[in-house]
Amino acid sequence: MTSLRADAARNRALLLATARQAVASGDLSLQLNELARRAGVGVGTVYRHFPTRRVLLESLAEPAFAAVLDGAQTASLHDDPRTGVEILLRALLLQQLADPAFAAVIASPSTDDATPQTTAQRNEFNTLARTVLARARQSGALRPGLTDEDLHHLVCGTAFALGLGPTPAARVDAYLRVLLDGVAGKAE
Amino acid sequence: MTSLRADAARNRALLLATARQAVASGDLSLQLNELARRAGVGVGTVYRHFPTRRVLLESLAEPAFAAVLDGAQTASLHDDPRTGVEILLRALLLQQLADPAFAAVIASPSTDDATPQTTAQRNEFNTLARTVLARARQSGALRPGLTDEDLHHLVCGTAFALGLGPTPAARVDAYLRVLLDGVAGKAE
DNA sequence: ACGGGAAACGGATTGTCAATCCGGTTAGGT
DNA sequence: ACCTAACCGGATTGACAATCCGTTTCCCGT
Repeated sequence: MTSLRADAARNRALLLATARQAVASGDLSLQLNELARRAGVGVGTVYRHFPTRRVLLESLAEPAFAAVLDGAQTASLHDDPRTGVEILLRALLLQQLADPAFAAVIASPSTDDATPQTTAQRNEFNTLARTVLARARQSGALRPGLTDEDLHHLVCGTAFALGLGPTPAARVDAYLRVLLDGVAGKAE
Repeated sequence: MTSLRADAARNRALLLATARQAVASGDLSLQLNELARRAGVGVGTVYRHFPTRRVLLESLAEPAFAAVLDGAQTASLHDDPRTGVEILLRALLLQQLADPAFAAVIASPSTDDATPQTTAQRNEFNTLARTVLARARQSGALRPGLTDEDLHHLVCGTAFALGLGPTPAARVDAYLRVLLDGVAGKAE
């Protein structure tokens, strides 16, 4: 483990903080020039730490991803399979609303220029999700014919749908209900 | 009604055809330079006909929008309200898959730089949809608490979800079923 | 048929942002 | 204090959007 030099670590943290603030204040564009300017740092520094826009996104998304992993863990430990699914999907939905970077990361397939961190998180998530969903299927709480990937896509789609409205947070529960009932299948 | 000059009409059609072909062959970027080059036309010509990327998108989407209007008409004439909803949502979903430009147009709110054509189509669509959905609500075929806008967003979300998979067309029915059951509410 | 003027054309140009590259600077071990 | 590897900054190149204006084309009236 080769650790970062002090100034490098400082700049990296500064850039992440600056980017997060920009995103939080509604600037979704993540222009790299602008980010460097705001952070009071050269463009080169931005590209050294985040060679790809994707790497920046994944770095930003890391905490949100961790939160989802927490949720998935909770979901996998819950007694009722159906409730497990609900916890899992709700966590995914909430974090996507809270963090656009996470939404972007989770909606796109893993690529080879992905951060090791993110790859690890993705793997762990997939494992947990597989468990939760398998249990739900076994207990008949999940419509047959829907793969794990289908579920994944459908949650991302629901997050997208929420984003189309003026106040996403206000409709989370309603849309989540639609999704849950939809994936549960007709027979109640 | 001031009609277009002959060469202008020709170029406009040529540009639309070229753009459609590019999109159909997988190039979703719609770079305006590139479009001009492919059509063998100056950049100025592109901007004269389509002052805004949005105008180009709407022009491309027009036929797909018309197809959806057809579907909505059919839906509004159908006896069973539930079937009406299904026809309406299926039409929306299929056209969004068939035409990314339409998907972009229908997912975004109407703006002031919109084409009159598109504005008209949007209005007509809203009217038809309102009818179909009102009937469905009245007959209890639609979960209460979901507005027309919610439905709109959810279809767009479902189209988005389909787009995440490798072969969207193959999963249309499955995802549509999830959506329909979800918006129908639990009581069958 | 032809001449004039409005309409449309083309591409040079400007501006913005992504992405690279390298001469200068700094950290941190010896 | 010194040395070197790591890091920094910003000039630079390249791609694309968008505008602007001198030139060409159409079309209508004669």
